[in-house]
Amino acid sequence: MQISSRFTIAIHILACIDTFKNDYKVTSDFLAGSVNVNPVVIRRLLQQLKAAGIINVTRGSGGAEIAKPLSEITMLDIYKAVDSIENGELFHFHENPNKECPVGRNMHNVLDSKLEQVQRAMENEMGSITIQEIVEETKSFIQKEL
Amino acid sequence: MQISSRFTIAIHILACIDTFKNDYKVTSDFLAGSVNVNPVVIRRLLQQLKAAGIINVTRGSGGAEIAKPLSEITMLDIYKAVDSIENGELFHFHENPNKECPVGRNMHNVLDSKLEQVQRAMENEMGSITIQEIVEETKSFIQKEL
DNA sequence: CATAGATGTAACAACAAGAGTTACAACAAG
DNA sequence: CTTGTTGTAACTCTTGTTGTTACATCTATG
Repeated sequence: MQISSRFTIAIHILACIDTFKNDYKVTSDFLAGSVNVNPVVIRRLLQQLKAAGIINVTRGSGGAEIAKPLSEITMLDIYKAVDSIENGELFHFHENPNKECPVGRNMHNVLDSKLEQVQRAMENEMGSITIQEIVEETKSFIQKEL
Repeated sequence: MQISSRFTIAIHILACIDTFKNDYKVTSDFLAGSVNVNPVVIRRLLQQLKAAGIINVTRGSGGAEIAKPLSEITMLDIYKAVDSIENGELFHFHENPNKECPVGRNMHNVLDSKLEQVQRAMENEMGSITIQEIVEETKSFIQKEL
């Protein structure tokens, strides 16, 4: 199955917060408008991003802001913040291979390290892409429209 | 969400077919015994692996065999064969960002290439791991047990 | 200090994919 | 023709995602 859209929505959210920070109060309703989903979906994500120390959300008066330099936030940080996959394991292992079978009882031993290696390759790549890049590219695309 | 267990089961299946090819007729029931799932789950996977040219399955009399050298089968081949993710896209993009919003209407432009880059990193890593390695390592683990 | 406009969160419904199971037709080989 | 398989349809069960309503809580401000 695919990685939850929470991940791409979260990136979208951050791009919006930064882009509109000077011109609008960036509320969950505002963000919901840009992403085109229910505000509650946004609020849930804001909570996860906040818990990860990526943003601050002001209760009561409203609005979200980014908590640290964009260059210090990577796609990996967001990916982890929003629980894109269950308990950090990208691959779903079939639970109970037969312990009576020599192959069955050794599958985990053999595969765990390989799967981890693959997952790490993906996460490393994510770690190399910052939100700053994404925001800058977004701005350049917006420029081109004019 | 996680990548379907079809993937790890398929690897398990190949390891079994190779390991037991001289001593047993490797039927879907036999495999189901080692993996510990319903034989139909196995047969469905065998069909997908067969369609990808990785194995041959003999109808009627029964049994599966691997169709090409183990060193020419990578984790990536299996991953693709069993449709581990929907239509080849690892990331689920939220469908309808607001076209009225400059950020919303450019999100795809910006993210598509980044997400592809991440996915490719993962797939490249998968492509570098062969079933031969996996089978050899399995055998070495079985040796160690004695 | 009451209120307007937010957030925080619970609860639940709708939906989709994964995975398990039963059942049975098609087939191959003795 | 019988036996043991494969191939596949049809269904259920379960789980995670996503959408939605509802409401308590909070904060700035008039």
